[in-house]
Amino acid sequence: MGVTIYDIAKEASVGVGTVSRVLNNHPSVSEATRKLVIEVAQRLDYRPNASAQRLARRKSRTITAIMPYITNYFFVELLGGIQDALFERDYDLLLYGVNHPKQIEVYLQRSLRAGHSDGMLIASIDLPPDYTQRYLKNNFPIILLDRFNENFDSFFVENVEGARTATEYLVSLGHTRLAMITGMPESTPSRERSAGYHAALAAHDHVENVGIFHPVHESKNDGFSKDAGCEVMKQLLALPEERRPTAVFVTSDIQAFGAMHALKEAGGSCPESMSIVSFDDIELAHYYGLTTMHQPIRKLGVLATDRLFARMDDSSLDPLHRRFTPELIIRQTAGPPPSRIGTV
Amino acid sequence: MGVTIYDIAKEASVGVGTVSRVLNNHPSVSEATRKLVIEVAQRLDYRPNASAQRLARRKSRTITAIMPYITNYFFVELLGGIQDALFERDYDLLLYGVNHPKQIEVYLQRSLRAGHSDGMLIASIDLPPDYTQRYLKNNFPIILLDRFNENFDSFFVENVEGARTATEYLVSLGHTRLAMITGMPESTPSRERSAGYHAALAAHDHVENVGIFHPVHESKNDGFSKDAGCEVMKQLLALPEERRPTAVFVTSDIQAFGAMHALKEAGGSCPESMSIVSFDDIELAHYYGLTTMHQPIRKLGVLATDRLFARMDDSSLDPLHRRFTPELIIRQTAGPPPSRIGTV
DNA sequence: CATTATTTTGGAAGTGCTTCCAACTCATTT
DNA sequence: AAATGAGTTGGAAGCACTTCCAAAATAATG
Repeated sequence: MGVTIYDIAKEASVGVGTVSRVLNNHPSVSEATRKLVIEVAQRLDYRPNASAQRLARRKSRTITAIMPYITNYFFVELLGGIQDALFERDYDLLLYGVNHPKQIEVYLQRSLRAGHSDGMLIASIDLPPDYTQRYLKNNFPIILLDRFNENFDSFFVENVEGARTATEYLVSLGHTRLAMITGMPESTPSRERSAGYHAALAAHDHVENVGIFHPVHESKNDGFSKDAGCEVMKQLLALPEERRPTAVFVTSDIQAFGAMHALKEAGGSCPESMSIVSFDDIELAHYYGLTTMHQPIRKLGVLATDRLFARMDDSSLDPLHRRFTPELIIRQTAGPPPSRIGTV
Repeated sequence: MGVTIYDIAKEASVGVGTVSRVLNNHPSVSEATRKLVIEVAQRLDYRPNASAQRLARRKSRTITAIMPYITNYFFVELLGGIQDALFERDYDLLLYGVNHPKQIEVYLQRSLRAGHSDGMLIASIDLPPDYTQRYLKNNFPIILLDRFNENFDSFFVENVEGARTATEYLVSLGHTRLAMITGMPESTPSRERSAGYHAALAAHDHVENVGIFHPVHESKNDGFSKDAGCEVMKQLLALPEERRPTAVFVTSDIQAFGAMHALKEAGGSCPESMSIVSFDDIELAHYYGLTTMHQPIRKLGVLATDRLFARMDDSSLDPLHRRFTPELIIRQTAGPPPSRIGTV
């Protein structure tokens, strides 16, 4: 088929070992033979066979990333960070983008083939327990992003802390009747962020918690969608005015957009009739003037990839758990509560 | 190191050929031995070595996609389409995301290694001529997306036609003084879309072309950015009112956002003081109520990938050039021209 | 039961590289 | 001139699979 190192060896009248050494910049080759071999390789338009190299080297120079298509922004930002870190190291990226939850299992299965890739980044996915065991047993280098697992290196944003900050901010603006909008309550972001919400409220007796509201209908993407946010806001707006919260903490930007839409449709406005703070700081948030918690996603991608390489070098490293604190970005969707008759 | 088929063969007291046949579902194995081998393989926790399979099969079951991070939307949508098409075929995706133009050369070089992948999708990149030659010579299966090249299968959106449609629409609304905003004039989208703009104007003598405006400052992403759009709109707004166009066709949505921003800052509004139609229909366009040309990106990804498989099956296929016609999505940024005194 | 056809099987020969080891070359030292 | 050592070199032995071919086992036929 193609040109092999044997063809080069024959043509240049040297051994295959020498050819291989030249091609891999091994020092112990004389300058004369090096030149010769390179010349012949170019003349024959030699292209190394990647599969054979991988097999012989027992390395693939490839890493796998598996991540769901959450929001475009999150996905691209993370991928960009990973790719930056890979490019300089001359590694390739095998991407498993998850469109549907059932794909996860298939992808994890595939990743288990030996020689497939040298390491793996798993983002925004709760690792099934049986795979936890298998990866541990094989001592396969994996890094978790946006999730915590005590057995593996985990790079994640402090959801609890961030949610607390967001809620505290609303309280600091003077709101005394709050609610929260989440996605499906079992999902990891919903759980962790509502914990932060509760923690913040626990510190302020005078603030009333109207409740944590979530979509009742089955909804794609664990309820993190514009439609779901819209639906839940309607639940809130259906409350009698005196019970209705003056501010809500929304679990994700995308839901916040839906919530704002519902609010506007009902004749309300933001922040005049209701303040909103959400979480993620996706690209759109800027355009919408959404006050939200910013996550350093790209940085997370870069650092996690750096760590993966460290682990591939030395698999005996203890699991590292690195938390990133999200940052409150103040824009226009949160303000003081509407002044009511009888208040101040 | 790991468990190999030799280990299985020994343990099950069969030959390696038999083990291989079982693992590959080859029909000529008795039911009894099949069961036995499968049982042993599971017991030993056998995991096939992908590199060895690739080498022996001379196939990698992997395809490469190389594409720039244009807009998040375009990137993710295309990738999603490709991945859908790959998943069902059990193929893996090697992703080369281009953050910087200099990476293109490196990636193309890497892709040339034999056994690296079985085929390649190249999106939104003008293939350098020397690589055209090399790919042709190797008869390596490649498909171009969002670009035309007569030597290769090309799947692209009809830029000229789309731009003409957009311009025609502005004319049909009654505008008689138009301008166009492009990115860097040498870029492919700028060139093709301005050709469509010209074509439309050529058919309407009564419509005046104020000109084609582009960013003067060096700008990232070939001038397809919010800032560039903003800058160019300012050029237009600096024109005396009687020379200023009442409508502009903008080459991309992202620039249109910038243009709208500039317009608003100058005290104008859209479409009252100026109508805007752009091109792409990215996610944001919907939120902004932007009238724009929609491109079926996901579909383009799926069909191009399907074609790639057809070509990997039969490399003698003639180049196929498939054009997709973008569709005008009418929203709120284009309306009739402001009625002026003395008009009508 | 012998003969033929069919199914199943073992294992050698690839696949194209890396790497190790022994051998060889040639300059330097004694 | 012999001995030592550093620098080069060739090629066998992996790496872990697939696939082909001939042989063996089994089934079908007269």
